[in-house]
Amino acid sequence: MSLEHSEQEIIRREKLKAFETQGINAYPADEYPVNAYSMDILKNFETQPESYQEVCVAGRIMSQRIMGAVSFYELQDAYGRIQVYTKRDEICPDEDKSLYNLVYKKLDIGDIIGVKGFVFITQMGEITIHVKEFTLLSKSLRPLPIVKQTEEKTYDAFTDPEQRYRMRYLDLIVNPHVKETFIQRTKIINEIRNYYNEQGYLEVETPVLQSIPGGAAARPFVTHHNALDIPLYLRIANELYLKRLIVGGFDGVYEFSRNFRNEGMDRTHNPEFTCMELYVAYKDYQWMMHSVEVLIERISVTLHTTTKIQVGDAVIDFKTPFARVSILDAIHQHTGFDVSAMNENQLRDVCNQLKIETDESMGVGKLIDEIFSETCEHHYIQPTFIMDYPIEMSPLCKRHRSNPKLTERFELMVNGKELANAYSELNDPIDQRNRFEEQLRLLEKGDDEAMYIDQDFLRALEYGMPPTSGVGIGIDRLVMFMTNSPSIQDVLLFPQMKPEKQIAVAKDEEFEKIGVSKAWIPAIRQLGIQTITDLKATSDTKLFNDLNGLRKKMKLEIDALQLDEVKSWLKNK
RNA sequence: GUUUCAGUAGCUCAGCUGGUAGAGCACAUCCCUUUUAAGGAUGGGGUCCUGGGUUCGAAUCCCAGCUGGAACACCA
Repeated sequence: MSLEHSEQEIIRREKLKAFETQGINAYPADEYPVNAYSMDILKNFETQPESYQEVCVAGRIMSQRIMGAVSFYELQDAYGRIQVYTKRDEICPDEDKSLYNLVYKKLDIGDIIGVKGFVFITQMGEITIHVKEFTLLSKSLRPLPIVKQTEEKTYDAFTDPEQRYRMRYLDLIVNPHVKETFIQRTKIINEIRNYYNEQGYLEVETPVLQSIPGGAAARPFVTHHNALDIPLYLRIANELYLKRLIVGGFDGVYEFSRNFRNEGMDRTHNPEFTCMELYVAYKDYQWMMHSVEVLIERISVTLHTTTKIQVGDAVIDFKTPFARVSILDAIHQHTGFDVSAMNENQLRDVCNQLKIETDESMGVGKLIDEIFSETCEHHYIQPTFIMDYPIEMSPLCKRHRSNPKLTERFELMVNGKELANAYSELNDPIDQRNRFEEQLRLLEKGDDEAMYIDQDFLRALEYGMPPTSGVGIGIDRLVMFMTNSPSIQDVLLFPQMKPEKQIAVAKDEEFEKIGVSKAWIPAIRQLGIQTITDLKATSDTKLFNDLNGLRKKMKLEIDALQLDEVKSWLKNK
């Protein structure tokens, strides 16, 4: 009897033992000479059957239909599923039918096998591998969630989000669309890489561990470097490092940056996420807008062969050019207020009229941002560049060429969400120092998102950075749009989850080892004490009282415990 | 963090006006030589998330906790 295994698991372990006694290694080391894949066979068999007379395919058994001396299994390999047909008397030509009866028929859903044979079409019209020989490649000890489907319907889909995310391997096995999403994710990243490489930009790697978490406004994760005895931060952005490289003379650099932000989690936020950042010398944000829209359109066409894609209830058209609207125009358009010339008090008044909550720490920039996100953001379903943000909101962005209160910045909004953020980068070191100092003042005012000052970055700017435009594209969100995934967890292979609680249970022998008599073990478990550690953490008198109390209550036929006995259990480590 | 919903067999779920835990798939044994969400027969399988409370009696009602989802908040 086993506490930790279900009936089905026990049966599978017994099968494993039975295979061993029959001389079958359930986990062989040998290379298996796969020479064909399910999708390839299904696609090409009818036009070139001669190529599939000796195939060797490996995969996981996903369904079994055993009909006496004949059986049909479905094998799933990396590209799909294919049916295999096995006839007892072919794999067991002699009197001894045990290879079929005691091995092949005993295989389970989830086992990984290899088959050699030829491809044919059944009476039902299904392309199938006729098995001449099979090899067990890996025995599965846990039952797989069984998902069955016809063309139009799926039965008993494995849907519990917690289990899907915690056990992504299972999700990938039984939910084929999940695999497709992650294939598309990689295609998107490859497409971006191709696009930039074609233009001669250099993919680089910059520090993830930073001593000053700069380049964005967010709370960082802190860690500690023992040898240097300093705190280090997981990067919240890589922007300042890429700009240093532009100072260093690269013309264009980009990085797919895994960023870490110690903030809330929800449908669109994960503590670690991927942002692609690109910096190109001698360009401005107008150029960058064009570059971004061309890229996004290209990704859509590569993935879907069209610029129009379904995202939730909306159809989004990524056909260039995308709409462009300044943030102040957007606010004017959606609220009727012209906030372009307003000071802090006037903006607060507008917020009150619009029933937007404000607090003391908010400056002009933040107030405008607040008005925009409350009243405008959700209107931009189709891709739209929102441009020319107020200067207070953008401490790393160059002042607007025609209005010193604004910056040359744009955000790309899609489906009411920000997808990209770009600047004509601030390269005036004196202005940059002032802006950082302004951030410092905000910090003192209580704005905990204000940026830290990176002195080395300022020094780099003082050596001179060419006019540069930079962009950050949220890769996870882009993938969400492109794959119509409603949650960021659907586009991250292993989204962050609270760790599972391990319910440790000590074996009876472990209790006996420290001197607990067998009769008392069930009573101890009854008290909710399942490990030696738990037991040792309980005071001797409490244990003594509880156990004797239990003895009385449950009328246990054991001699009453002596306190000394309890003490002896807890004595040594 | 707040609100709200959910947690029952390996999976999907029913049971929730308190009274002996159920179905389908999966699993086991048997029948079946081209089947297909195969079929037929029989059978096994449960810490009803955990801990308290109310009650003669709790999967069911109440409280607390754990985990997850959704919305909001925070945050790009």
